[in-house]
Amino acid sequence: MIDTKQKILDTAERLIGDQGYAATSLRHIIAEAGVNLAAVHYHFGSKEDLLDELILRKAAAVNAERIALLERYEAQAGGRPLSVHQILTAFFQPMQEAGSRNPQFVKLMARMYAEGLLPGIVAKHFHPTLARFIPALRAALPHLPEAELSARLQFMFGAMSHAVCGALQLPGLPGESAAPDFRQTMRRLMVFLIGGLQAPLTPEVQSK
Amino acid sequence: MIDTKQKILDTAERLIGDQGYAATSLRHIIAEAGVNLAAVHYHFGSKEDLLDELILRKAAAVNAERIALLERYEAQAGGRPLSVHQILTAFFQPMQEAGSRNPQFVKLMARMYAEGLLPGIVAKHFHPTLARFIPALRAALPHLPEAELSARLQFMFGAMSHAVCGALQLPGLPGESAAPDFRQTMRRLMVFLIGGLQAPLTPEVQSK
DNA sequence: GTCTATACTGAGATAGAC
DNA sequence: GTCTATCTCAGTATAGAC
Repeated sequence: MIDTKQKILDTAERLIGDQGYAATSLRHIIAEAGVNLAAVHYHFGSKEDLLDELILRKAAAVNAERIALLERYEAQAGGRPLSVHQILTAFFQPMQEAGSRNPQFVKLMARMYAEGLLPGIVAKHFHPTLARFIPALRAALPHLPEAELSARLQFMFGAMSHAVCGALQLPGLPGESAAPDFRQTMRRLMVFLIGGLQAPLTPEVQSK
Repeated sequence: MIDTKQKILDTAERLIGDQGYAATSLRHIIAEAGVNLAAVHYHFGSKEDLLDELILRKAAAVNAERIALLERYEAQAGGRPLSVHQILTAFFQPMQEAGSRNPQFVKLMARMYAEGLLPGIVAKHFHPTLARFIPALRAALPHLPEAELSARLQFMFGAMSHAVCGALQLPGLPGESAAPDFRQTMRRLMVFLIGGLQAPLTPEVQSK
């Protein structure tokens, strides 16, 4: 039955979202889905490939929206470089909306981040999207040498994935228990990133 | 022999640094170290506890240096709040020096990050240090509400761990192949973080 | 107190019957 | 397409030698 594949995907999404990838055994998934162990390998090949399809069916829509939004901004700008704010908005807003509509998506991504699987996933599913955004950022930050831009993008992705996905419990500070408002976090992240990406090439002490 | 414990630690550090924690089986470690499997559990209890001791013997010195440097700055300042630049220097410099002296340390941390094990390790070994740094940052950024400070620290740790540890290959940009100079990356990270931490509460478009 | 030998449980993967 | 049976390898636990 075609049902089998779908049942595996749905069950895997739920269980991995709840417990993580490593902690969720195929045997647990197939027991809940009511299918046979070998069916997983027949339909997906391996546990890793199952995860891959899981991510793919969630990420494809978000990435399409990102590109669409970026291109809308670019059309509006008519050849002039976009602002960093616009570029980040095009990148974050679709994810934010997907997260609001379907919390399972963010939950799954958070798990992937927590288990260090995001780098590989990013490489597989987000590379085309990134390839579209990087030139836009380069144009928005023309004074930055390539190596500097590259480094700042690395910092940005670090801050981003950590913000979206992993929450470190900090001593003496209100943790996630207080207000884990996703939209608010995204707003704060954008402010932080704009400050960091637009920072002058040498450190500057706050004056205001 | 007391050698046994040491041999396990040294071999584990090398192998885990090279291949990662999950990919390095205890059986592989004990084969290279020439000891018995059960000796690992006798000396450490479990694979996870072995990792814990590995991190501890590396991180303790770095954290002590961080605190010492921070307190030296504070003594110099004589009650006045430190600058963000000073605080970040106190935090990064010891790590940077440790990384230059002993690349294995950074390598191991990178592996921990890549496998999503850093959050737990941070909680165990870095919490006391963080508890010392956070009030300093609060004093340096008094205009930030607590929730905002908390969020920015999360972003900072994300950018930091990603910069130190994980390197994402970005399309159309010089990757790590070009110039993976650790010191340079740290310098760039500090500039980025100072910009982000000191960002005004509402986004501001670059003017210069 | 240290270490060895061995067994136990659960994981992902695979071959082959139906 | 699906399922049974089996394989290999992981981390862990224990009994007992020295």
